[in-house]
Amino acid sequence: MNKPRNVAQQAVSAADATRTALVMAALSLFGRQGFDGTSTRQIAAAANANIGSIAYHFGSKEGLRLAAVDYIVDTIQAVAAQALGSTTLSQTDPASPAEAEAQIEAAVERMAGFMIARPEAGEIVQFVLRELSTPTDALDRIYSGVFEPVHRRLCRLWAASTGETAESEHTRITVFMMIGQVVYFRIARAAVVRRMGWPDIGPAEAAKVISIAKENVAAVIAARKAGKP
Amino acid sequence: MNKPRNVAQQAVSAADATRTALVMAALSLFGRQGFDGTSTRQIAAAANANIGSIAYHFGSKEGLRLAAVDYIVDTIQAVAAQALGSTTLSQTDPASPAEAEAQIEAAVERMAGFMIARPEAGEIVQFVLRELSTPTDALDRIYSGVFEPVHRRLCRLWAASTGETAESEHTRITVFMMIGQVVYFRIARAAVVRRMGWPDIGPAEAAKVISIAKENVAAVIAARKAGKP
DNA sequence: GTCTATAGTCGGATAGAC
DNA sequence: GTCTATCCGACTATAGAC
Repeated sequence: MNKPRNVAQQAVSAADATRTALVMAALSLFGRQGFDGTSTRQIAAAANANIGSIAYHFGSKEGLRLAAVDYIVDTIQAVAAQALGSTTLSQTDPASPAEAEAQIEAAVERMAGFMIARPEAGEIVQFVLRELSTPTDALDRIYSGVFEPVHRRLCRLWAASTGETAESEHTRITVFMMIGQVVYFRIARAAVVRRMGWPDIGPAEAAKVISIAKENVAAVIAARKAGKP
Repeated sequence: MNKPRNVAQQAVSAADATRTALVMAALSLFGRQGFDGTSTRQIAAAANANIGSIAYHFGSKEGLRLAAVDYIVDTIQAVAAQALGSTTLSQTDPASPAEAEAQIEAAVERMAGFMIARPEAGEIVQFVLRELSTPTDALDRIYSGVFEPVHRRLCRLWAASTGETAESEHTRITVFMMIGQVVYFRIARAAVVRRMGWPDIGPAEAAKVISIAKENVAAVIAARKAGKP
């Protein structure tokens, strides 16, 4: 009953177009209102499709949720691979500490740029947030497809940059914090814009945030280097 | 139709006991499943009350949500005031930069300790997260009652510690990042425990996180001082 | 104040026409 | 493949017994 799952590809037929439209609509609505808070009627209307098409293409509302997860994992993996400076999450270490630090800062810049400034990231982040707070099968795939490889890669870069051990608790916790300080601007966006007096967080505001995030990363790396001479 | 709103106080009658039980049950269930995902039947069952009592005490499910918001705002304000080392969000600046830095680190420690290790914080954070992603009236109150005063206070401490300007964009963004690096451990807890191999984030794990968070804060402050001699 | 019964609404899933 | 009609279950809110 299921069709090929790669919804990111071009729709090559009317059926695929409907499929894709349903997934995109579901992603947006689930992200904004949650799975329970979204009705299949709403999704069908947003996708300009009829209610029956959900059952036809995905079997059930749950099947549609899984299809949305596939799309998210694919998208984040593509962004993450680019943010980490390689198409695959390469395991080769950079040549020098300075180069490693530059790669970390570049990763922070690309990740933050995507997460903070891109509108489509909002839906994805909301979706992932919901999975983190009330995990389903989807979290397994997001974790092993995105969280784990990205974090592991950043830990290696951190180790190469500071001389610490890549898989030590200290390094792993620190890398989470480097991520957290950036992610917060997406999660708490509504509070940030009020406090900053910004109309929104667009490219200009994101650039300011990214610049300071890089300063902080550099400061922590410098301190760690000093502590481990 | 409404009764006194301070649900944190002792229940002095059977009616108040029911009221309080309903609010606590709602808080827990809304936090875990969201407002839409939680039925009044579920809440009544968890509170050992009957469905009609919700209508009686709060008028509607929406009224119960507002009562839960009141409770949350009260709780967070109490925690925040304590975390900042004063019962009111005092506006008096500390005597020396070193003292200011110590106060920031103490604030990070208390906020992280509450947010990461305390079980009841999970529900509250989830609730606030939902408000941030899809704001209702509650966000106004949470923002002006908690976010704004806490952030403003931390900015003043930051300024006293580094010599920067308290209300500069640079300071305000940096303070958000100091908060974000800690909050992330609550938000992404499900991913963190997997990656760290921890069974859960209890007091022992929280202590490790707090220790490193304080290191990072110190590192950034040191760098800012060096940049502004 | 507490509890029950019920009215009215909405959502997911299905069957079947086209 | 698309679309409609319909069933069944679950929900909120209300009225009224006690």
